[in-house]
Amino acid sequence: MSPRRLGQKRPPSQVDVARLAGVSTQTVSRVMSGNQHVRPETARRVLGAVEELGYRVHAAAASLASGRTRILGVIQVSTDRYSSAALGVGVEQAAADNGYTVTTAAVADHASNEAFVAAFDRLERQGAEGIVLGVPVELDTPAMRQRAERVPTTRSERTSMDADAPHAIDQAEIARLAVGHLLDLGHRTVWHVSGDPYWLESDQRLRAWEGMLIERGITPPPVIPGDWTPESGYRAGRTIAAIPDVSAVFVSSDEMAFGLIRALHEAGRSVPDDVSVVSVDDIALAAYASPALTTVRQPFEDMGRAAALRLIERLEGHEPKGSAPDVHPELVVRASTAPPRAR
Amino acid sequence: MSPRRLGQKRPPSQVDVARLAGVSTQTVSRVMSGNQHVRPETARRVLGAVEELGYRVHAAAASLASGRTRILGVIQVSTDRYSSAALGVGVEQAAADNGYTVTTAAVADHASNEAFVAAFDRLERQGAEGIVLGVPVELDTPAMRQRAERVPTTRSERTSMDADAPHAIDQAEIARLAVGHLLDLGHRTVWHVSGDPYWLESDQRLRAWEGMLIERGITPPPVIPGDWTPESGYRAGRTIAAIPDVSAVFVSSDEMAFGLIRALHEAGRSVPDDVSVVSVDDIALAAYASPALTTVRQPFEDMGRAAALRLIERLEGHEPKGSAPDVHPELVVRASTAPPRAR
DNA sequence: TTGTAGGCGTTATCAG
DNA sequence: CTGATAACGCCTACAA
Repeated sequence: MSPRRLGQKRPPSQVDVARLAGVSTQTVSRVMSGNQHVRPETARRVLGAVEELGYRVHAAAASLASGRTRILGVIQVSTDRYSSAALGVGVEQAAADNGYTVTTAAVADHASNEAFVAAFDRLERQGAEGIVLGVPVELDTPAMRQRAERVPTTRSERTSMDADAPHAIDQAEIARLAVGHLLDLGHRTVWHVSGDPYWLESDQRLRAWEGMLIERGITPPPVIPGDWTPESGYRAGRTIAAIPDVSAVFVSSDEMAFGLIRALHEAGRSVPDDVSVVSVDDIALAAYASPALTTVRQPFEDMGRAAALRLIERLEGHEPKGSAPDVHPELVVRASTAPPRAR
Repeated sequence: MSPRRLGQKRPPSQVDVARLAGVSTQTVSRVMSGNQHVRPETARRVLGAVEELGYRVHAAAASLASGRTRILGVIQVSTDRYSSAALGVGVEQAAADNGYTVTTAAVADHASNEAFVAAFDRLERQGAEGIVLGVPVELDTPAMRQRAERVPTTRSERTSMDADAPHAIDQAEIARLAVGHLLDLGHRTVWHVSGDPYWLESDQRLRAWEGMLIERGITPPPVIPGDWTPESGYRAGRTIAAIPDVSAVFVSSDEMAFGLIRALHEAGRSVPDDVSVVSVDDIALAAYASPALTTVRQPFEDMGRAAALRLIERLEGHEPKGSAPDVHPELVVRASTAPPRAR
C-alpha cells in the first residue's frame, strides 16, 4: 500500500502529501514548520501522509521561498591541528543545537588573502547566513570588509577587525600566564620559541612575552622561530642547547615542546632540572610527555561554540539555545617546570 | 512573498544583470555557467554587469531549477582525533577540486544508530547528492540501507556494507604489519591493547592479531582493552607491567602508546630493551615520543580524498579531477621495537 | 548565438 | 483554522 509510485523517481513533494492527506499544500507547510495553528486531527493526518510517502522538505525550495537557509559557513585553514578540529566540533554543536547546518570551506595553509575571499564567496553563494572565520590571519582588506558587512561574520580569534571579542581567547593572557609562572618560580629571564609567523597568535604571544619581560626590567633574549611542528621545536631545542644559561623557555605549542624537550635531552640538559618549559594548548598527550608538560590550556571546543553562538544570536536577534561558555586560558602545572637550579 | 527587511535591498538577481547588460536572463545564465556558446563580446558585457552589481548566483534557486546542488555530505563522529580531522581535510580537497561543497554532520561519540540516521536525514534535506560516512560503526540497519539506496554513500572504512572498498584501509593489513614486525624480530608472542570497542577498526585489528598468532601456532594472550586515549594506554601499561615476560605489545593507537610507555617506564621496564611496542597511525608526535614510536602509518588525508573521489565519480558518471591515491598502511620502524632481550 | 516560455517545491499574503 | 494564489531566482527546452 505504500509501494513506490511506479516509474516515478522524483521524490515526493508537498503536493503529493497534500493530496494524500486531503489538505492544501499550505497546511502541509504549516505542519512541517511546527504545528502552528493546525487542528491536531489535521496535523496527524498530514504527518501520516508524510510518513507513508517518506516526504522531506526540499531545503532549496524552502529557502528560495523563505529567504532563509539556516546555513552557517566555517572558513578554516585546512589543518589537521587539534586546535582547528576541536574548534570545528564546537561550531557544529552550537549550530545543531539551534537548527543550523554547517558547511565548511577549507583554505590551504599559508594561503593568500585572495584564497580566503574566494572561500567566503563560495560559502556566500551556498547561502551561508553567517560565517565563522577560524582563520589565523588578519584579513583586514577592503574585499573582506565589504563581505563581512554583507554577511554577518565572527572570528574565533582576536584581531584588529573584531577587537573586543569576548568570545575569543586573549593571546596576551596566555603569554602572561606562561611567562609569569616561570618568573614566579625564580627564573631570571624566559626564552621564547614562537609559532608560525603566518598565524596572528604567534605574534600576539610574542609581543606579550616581550612586553612582560621589559615591564620587569628584563631585556628579552632573541626569539627562536618555530612553525608549530614538533620538528621546528626540535630545531629550536638544538639552538637553545647550544646556549649556556638558558633556564626557562616559553614555547608556543605543546607539539613544539615535544621536539624541544627531545633536543634538550639529547644534549644532556634535563627538563625541568636544567631547563623549565611551558607550552600552550594542553593537547591530550601533554600529560604524557616526559616530563609531563606544564602548559596553558586553550578551550578550543568552547571557543568554537562561543563563536557560533555569538553569530547565531546576531542572526536571530535573540539569545540562542546553549549558553556561551567562558573562554579563558588556564595554566596547567605539571612536571616540565621547576625553580631554577641553585648554583 | 519573501520577507525582506526594508532597510536591506534585495541582492541583485539575474534579471538585474540581464537588464544592465542588455541581454536576456538566459544569456546571463549561460555566461555564469562557463561561457558556452556566447559571443566573447556579449560575455564581456555580462561579466561587466556582474561585477558592477556584485551579482552572485543564488544557489538555492539554481538547484531548485536544475535539480543539482553539488553538495557533499560528511557524517563524522564528533571527534577531535587526528584521524577524523585529517580525513575531513581530504574530503574537502577532493570536493573543492571538483566544484563541490561540503556540509558536515557531527554525531556524538558512542552515539546510537538513530543518531546516524538523523544525521543522514539532515544532510539529505540539505540536498546532499552524496554522503561520505566517516563513521566507526557498522550501520547495517534497514533504515540506513534504505537511505544509502536513495543517496549514493561511501564509507571511509571497510565494513560488511561496503565490503570491497578499494579506497578504504584494510585494518587486518595494519595488524599483520605490526604483529609480523614483532614476530620477525624474534618475539615469542605479541600482546594486544585494543581500541575503543565501539569502533569497527578495533575489532578488525583484534581479530587479525589473533588470527595471525594462531596461524603461527601461538595461543593469543588475553586482550587488554583500551579506548584510544592516552589514559587508557596508561592503564593498559600498568596491567602489562604487572605481568612478567611480556616482551612485545601491539597497541591500536599512537596516543595509547604514549600512555603505555609512560606506565612501563614508571614500572622500571625499558622500551624497547624489555618491551617492544608497535602502535598505529603515525601522528606527528610519534617521532617525538621517548623512544620514537615504531608505528603503522595510516594515510588519513588520502583516505578522505579517495572516499570523496569515489563518490564524485559515482555521481558524475565519469572520472573526477584528481587521481585517487593508493591507500595502504605502512610500517614505520623507529626506536620502540627491538629483538627480545637475550636471556 | 540569443531569446521566450514554463516550471522547479516551497512559503507569504490575504481571503474565507 | 484552512485554502488559493503569487512570488522566490534560476535553468531546461525549444524557438528564432
